[in-house]
Amino acid sequence: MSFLKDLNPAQQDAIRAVNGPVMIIAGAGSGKTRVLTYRIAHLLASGVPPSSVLALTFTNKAAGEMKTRIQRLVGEKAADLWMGTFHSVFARILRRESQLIGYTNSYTIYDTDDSLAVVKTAMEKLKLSTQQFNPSGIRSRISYSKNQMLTPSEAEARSKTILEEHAARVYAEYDKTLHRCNAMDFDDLLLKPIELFERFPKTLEKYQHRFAFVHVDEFQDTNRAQYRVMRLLGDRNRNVCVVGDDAQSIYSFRGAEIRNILDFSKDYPDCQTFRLEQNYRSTKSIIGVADELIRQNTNRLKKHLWTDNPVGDPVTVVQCADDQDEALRVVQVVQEEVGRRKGDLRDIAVLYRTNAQSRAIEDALRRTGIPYVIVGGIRFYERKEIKDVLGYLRILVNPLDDASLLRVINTPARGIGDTTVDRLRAFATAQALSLNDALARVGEIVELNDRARHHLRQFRALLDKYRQLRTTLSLSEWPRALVDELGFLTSFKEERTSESMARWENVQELLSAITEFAQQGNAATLEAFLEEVSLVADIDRWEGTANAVTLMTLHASKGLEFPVVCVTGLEEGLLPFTSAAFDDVDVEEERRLLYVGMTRAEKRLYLSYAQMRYRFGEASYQTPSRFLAELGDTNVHQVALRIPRAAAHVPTLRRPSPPARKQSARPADDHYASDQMPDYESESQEVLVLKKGMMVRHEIFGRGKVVDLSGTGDNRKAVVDFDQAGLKSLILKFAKLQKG
DNA sequence: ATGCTCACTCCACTT
DNA sequence: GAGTGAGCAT
Repeated sequence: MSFLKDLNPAQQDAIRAVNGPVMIIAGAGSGKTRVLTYRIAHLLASGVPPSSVLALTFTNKAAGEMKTRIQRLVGEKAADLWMGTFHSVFARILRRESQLIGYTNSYTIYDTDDSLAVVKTAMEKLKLSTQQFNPSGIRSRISYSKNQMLTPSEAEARSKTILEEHAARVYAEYDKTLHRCNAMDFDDLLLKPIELFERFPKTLEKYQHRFAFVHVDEFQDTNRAQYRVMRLLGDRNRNVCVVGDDAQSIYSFRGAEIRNILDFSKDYPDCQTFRLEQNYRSTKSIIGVADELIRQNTNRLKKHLWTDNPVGDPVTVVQCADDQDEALRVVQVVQEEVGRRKGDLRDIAVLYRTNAQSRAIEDALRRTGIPYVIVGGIRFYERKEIKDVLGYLRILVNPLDDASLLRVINTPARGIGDTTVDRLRAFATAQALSLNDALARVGEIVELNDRARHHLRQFRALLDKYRQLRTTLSLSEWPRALVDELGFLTSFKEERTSESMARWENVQELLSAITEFAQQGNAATLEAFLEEVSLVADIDRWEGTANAVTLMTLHASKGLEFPVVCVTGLEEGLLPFTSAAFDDVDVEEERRLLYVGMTRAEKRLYLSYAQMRYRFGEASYQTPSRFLAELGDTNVHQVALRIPRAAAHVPTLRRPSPPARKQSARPADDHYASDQMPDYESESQEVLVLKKGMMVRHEIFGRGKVVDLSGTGDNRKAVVDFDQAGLKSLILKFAKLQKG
């Protein structure tokens, strides 16, 4: 076949093995996507109908790109391939089959926020204090149980602590509520297909027959439920092909288990295994240093990544005084790349462990006028104004969706307050009605006063009106009419703040997105639109075409590549992240995460760490990451601190008492530069009792008057009106104020 | 019923 | 340092 010539022998072998179970262990940059696309193209070229090929990818974007590439190889018929994330493919299947397991095909998909609201209601019902038990902690425990495919009673039986026991009880209540609301959470999109297939063998057979060839990309990041549903689908034809790299497994917090890789060869003993070890992406330096790092992991499959690419520039490790200094160094790298090396802004990615770290970098880029795009953070469809509009669309489509009804019942404010809502809910519960049905019987709720009853009737009339209008207006007209009637746009416009204008634009963008979606033809229903928006990740919306620097988390960078990569914040507590720092298993995952980030780089790789950074709005002194010591010396270039700025930056600060975690207990860490930290005075701390109106003296700002005091302990702050410097907010722990 | 201030908590990563 | 829930004034 003609396209085989583009591939190396190992890749060709992986493509030719069409029948039977196949596992491809593909190192970073080894042409994994290429193999998968060519393999599917090969299948189609040899006469397999596209509709019998299923490919489950990690992001919708990856699916879209792969489809485009296959189209280029074999033409239009590739459009009929089933490709997408586990979640979106199974949401689509459920859209057709959900009646069998007690949901209508208009079921709603609840995101994390929605499900948190359900958890809180369930806790209220069970009389569990949300003060005592953190609802989002309970929520993640429920999600964990679901990922382990445990029912509420199984979870309860296994619970070891009071907290787990309560979580299991909430789980039971939570599941009942979701079912009553005709709603599924993200985990259900994997669990319900399993239930469907196990309870209805005929349906399972139908899909097994249909999907003669099953592919799973990023297999190292699948969880047990995904593995189970993959096996259900694949067990008839056994043409299951999984592609993954254990060294890039970074989603265990979402239930992913590397165990799946091991189990695959156990469950399919006849499986053929292929290894792709030649890297085509990066320089020898980058591969060498990344390999040094990942070799520190004990829990890994044997694999040797190598490359024919040139050695290239050494990996640069940059020491920074603080997060702002680090941001400036990033700016400097960007300027060098664009100036001296004639690079493009779109060639550069800045990666970090937590979204909060983007702030300092964004500020520095904005100040220097460098365009950037940021992936992640608050997603478009999670913005309040968007969720409000979507809330209306959802309750209109799925009348059982109590959570959406509660979201919009008084948005915009229409005189239906908490008390009224509570009475409505109590009535609905007593009569075993959905809130939507309870609304039709407000006359029977005796506790309501006339005004509240009137407002509820008006709200119901509004819903009725739009349910009616839906039959006459088109998919793009109808939401527009609704948004107009609600007055969202005019109210945002009248506010005239930059924030409200942004909201106005967002709502407009949502309406445009619906219009665009509507043009896809008759499969474009509102249900399908709502499903799509529930399942798009921010990375799916990122195009990579704008001429701008890209900022994103290390997690979001998986599967991408850039000529120049800066990984920032290589500090203990940040990378590895705090909770992971003392658990070996977790540290190995953090190490893989850094490995993923490093192997995104094609030409140049910068790693930076700061000695001090603001966390929680407070200065925090950082120790360099243990990973820096694991990189070896070959092909690593250390750039030391720019002393003058650092020294000017911090002299009035006193080194705070060491944090409770025992970072210094690990002497190996100290070998980087903690002795280069500026010297802080360690004079004894005399407590000056401040009162409003008191005159004080500050080393730099001079004389001033205390105008406000807030906070306690280390957080104690004072607002001081200085004679020269004006108003300043000071953290007393650091500001050495004297009586003035 | 609503809108404000204030104190408190949280800060991973994501479908 | 930001988002949220509680408590209070309008």
